[in-house]
Amino acid sequence: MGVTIRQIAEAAGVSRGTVDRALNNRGRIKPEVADRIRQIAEEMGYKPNQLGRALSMSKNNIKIGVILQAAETPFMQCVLEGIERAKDEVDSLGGTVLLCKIPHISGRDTIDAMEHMRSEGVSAIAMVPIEEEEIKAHINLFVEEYHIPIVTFNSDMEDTKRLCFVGQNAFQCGRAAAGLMGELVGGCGKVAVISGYSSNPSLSNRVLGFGSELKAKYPEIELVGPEYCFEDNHLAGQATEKILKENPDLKGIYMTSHGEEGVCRMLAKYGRAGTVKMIANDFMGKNYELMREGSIHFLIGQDAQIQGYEPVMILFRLLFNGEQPKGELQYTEIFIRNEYTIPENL
Amino acid sequence: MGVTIRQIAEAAGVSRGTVDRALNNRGRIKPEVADRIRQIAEEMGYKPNQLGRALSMSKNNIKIGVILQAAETPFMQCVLEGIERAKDEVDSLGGTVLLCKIPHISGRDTIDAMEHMRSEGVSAIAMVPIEEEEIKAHINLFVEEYHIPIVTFNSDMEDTKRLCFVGQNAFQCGRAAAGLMGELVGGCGKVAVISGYSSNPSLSNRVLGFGSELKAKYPEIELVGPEYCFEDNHLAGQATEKILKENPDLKGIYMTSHGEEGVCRMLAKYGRAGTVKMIANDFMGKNYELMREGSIHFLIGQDAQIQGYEPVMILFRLLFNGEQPKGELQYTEIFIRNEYTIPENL
DNA sequence: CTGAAAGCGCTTACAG
DNA sequence: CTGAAAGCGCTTACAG
Repeated sequence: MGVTIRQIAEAAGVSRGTVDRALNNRGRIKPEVADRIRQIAEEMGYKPNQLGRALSMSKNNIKIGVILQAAETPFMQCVLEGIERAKDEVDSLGGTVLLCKIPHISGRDTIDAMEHMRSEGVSAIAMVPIEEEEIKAHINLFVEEYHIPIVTFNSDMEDTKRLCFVGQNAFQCGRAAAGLMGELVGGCGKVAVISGYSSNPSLSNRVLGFGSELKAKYPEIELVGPEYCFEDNHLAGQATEKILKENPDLKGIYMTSHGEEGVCRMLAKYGRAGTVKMIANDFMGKNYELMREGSIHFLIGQDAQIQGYEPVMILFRLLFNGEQPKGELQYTEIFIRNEYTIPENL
Repeated sequence: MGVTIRQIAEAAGVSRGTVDRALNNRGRIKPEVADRIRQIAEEMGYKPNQLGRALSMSKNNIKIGVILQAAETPFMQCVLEGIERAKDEVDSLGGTVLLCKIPHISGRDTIDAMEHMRSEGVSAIAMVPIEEEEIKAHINLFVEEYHIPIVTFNSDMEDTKRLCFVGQNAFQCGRAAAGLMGELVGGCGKVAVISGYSSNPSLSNRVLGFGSELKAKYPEIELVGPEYCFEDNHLAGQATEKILKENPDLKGIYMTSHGEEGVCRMLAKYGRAGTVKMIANDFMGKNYELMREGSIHFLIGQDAQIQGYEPVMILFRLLFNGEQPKGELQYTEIFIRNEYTIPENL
């Protein structure tokens, strides 16, 4: 079972409170005594029991706020599952998670949510930021003035005082797609990129990573596009048709974003589904289905749940144990899946 | 914070002990009272606090045994890390993990370890089994006579009373490799398989999965081999040389097992490294290095840590909460990595 | 069948 | 600077 604080107290001939003060550097203790106790604890191989600690501290009630943007999208639903998992864990450890889902993307609502959470007395916030100066200023205000640490997830906000970021390295994601595409098409020919919004930094970084790596590693591949489809199947189909007409010898398409169905339908219409090699992002919607039927060759994605789970737990560990996050940029793993590695529960 | 057992007791006008008996079906309680309490708990939205529960139960000291085979191999070292992580978690929840590392593969030692664990009073065992009748009988003996549940990991032992298995679906792993290889070589030409031991069921299943899927999906690919290299670099090199001489037009090699370095060295010697497409297994040894330099195109593998972590936690959850495992076969996810998706901490 | 009490390992006011 | 005591939410003998 392990050494307890009581055993150390007995061995040192002091009270348990004194051992606690020594081991947790709470001050109000004679330094020599503290040293002696620490040494005894060390010798006895003391490891604090997290259970006792947590139960005792559950009086304090660590409260963590979470702000989610575009909460209705399928991707965010997966992120939400991760948040719920973290919430359960935090609950069972005596804390509380306060969740605020913003249905679309709104700077105004985001700031309102932050203020609401502050008035509710949260000790930390995990949030999806928005590229606006006002949000940026508000994050810094919270961190510096109110001492409420903030973790960003999904999108980062680099030049702020946020504690860390959890999400995908979009540029690297694009490079991984390039590595796959290069091999799929045998290192030469025409390859197109279809993206969602030119204004979205994550998507742009995927496009950039894809293009730059293709150029570096497969110089004989000719890049077509990017075309933008605004994550709409119909527009994605139109873009595909345009590309096919202008490039009848097209060998591959990389989609950074949604609209896959529209693309696949159009490829099928032209009798090119399966022969035009296709790589898409994220494990949701009909993507697995399209991969099973052979229209999509590879899917690249991340564990969306982790993106919800980790930010909350990073903050909880910080508040509960004083444990600092491992690094400022916590990139989620980039998964590559083909039709044989589709998880079974889907 | 949530409703406590004390609040329910007050609301119901009974003692906390009575509430406990009602909510946990411990008997020795008038059924009507129990029903009423359960209803009140339901209405108040009671969710038991795991912390209080765990701390209180830590008197009982749940003890879980783990038996590891071939503990010195790199793969098992990773599995071991997962076991250590589970051990820490179990420790901090008031339990104990008793670990026994068997350096090589020995049925005798395995049975000794099982008996040792029983004499130490473990309540459950996670183990790597060995294909021997005596082991099989012993597993059934433990489960049925001693009521010590057993989870197998790494290798399964299907026709026993073991609770469940955690590990890779080797056949599917081979199929995933076939899907990759088929695309890498453009769907035609000669592809070789080099395996480790013909006697190892996991490796054989990879070979089978690879071969059958290639045949089904890429009928124009001609399969060469399998050759066996006994996980030895020198022998793997020799096998490669033989294959290259007999098949100068070889387009790809799938390695089910170790010896990658030997293969890559031989390919380099013949000036074929990078052009002969290579797929290997497991994220260890020099594999990432070989992938970075372009000799290996894809690596297929699993989260070895999960293979150590999950079996222990499955048993802990069973003993602590009565939580049953989700299924009898818990296949670990099959990861595909290329040079762009190598985790950063390596 | 039910209650009162002690205990799990830790933290935290409160006295001194 | 130090100790004695109460408390976190739950379980578990022990009485009755």
